[in-house]
Amino acid sequence: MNKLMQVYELLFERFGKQNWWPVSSNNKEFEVCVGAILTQNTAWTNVEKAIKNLKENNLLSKEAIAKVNVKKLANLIRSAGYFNQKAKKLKEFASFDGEVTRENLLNIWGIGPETADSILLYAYNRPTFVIDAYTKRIFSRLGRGEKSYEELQEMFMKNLPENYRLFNEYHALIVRLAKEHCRTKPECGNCPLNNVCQTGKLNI
DNA sequence: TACCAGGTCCTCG
DNA sequence: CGAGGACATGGT
Repeated sequence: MNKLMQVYELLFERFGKQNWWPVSSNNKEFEVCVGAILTQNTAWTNVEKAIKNLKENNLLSKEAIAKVNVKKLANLIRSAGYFNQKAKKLKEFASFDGEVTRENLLNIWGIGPETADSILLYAYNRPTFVIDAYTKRIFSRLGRGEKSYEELQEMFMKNLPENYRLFNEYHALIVRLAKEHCRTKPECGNCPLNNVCQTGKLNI
């Protein structure tokens, strides 16, 4: 088994299934996209309140967001932070009509690599590995130094089977590890990766 | 109180 | 390119 799969197994053994994306509705695709935009550099708990507001105002659909006044939208998503920017981002996304590809998503104002990959993976079940600040932090500690988004993504995708369920679960487990152990100030006691971190065993 | 949270855009060298 | 600043609320 390769090293990245070893890490996955260790995380899964400890934390189990994470059940991302944490939304449920008959409009899952669009709701996941909204969540992916709203959670940019923001705690998910703040995003949940914004999504609740949107739902209560019947604004959790592409058509409704494309139509609504941007100031009203901004006010409803206030809790998610950067609300003026994010209101504009939501409207830009809602007025996009093209084919859902990574390249097309990246051409939408407000959608960068992580949001594009999150949408592809979590809304459309495309096998794209999502890299975030947590992934960068954890794997720079496991290995040696920072890697770029593209470098890290390539490392995962060349060394893992192309399986959206695996990518989905792996990214969620990375977030879990970052919150509970591999924090800004690391708490290494009892970390599930203790035996492979800083021992040279992984050498990622 | 200060720092952090599932980033992206814009500007400047 | 890459670094640096702006964007903003809510929890600890």
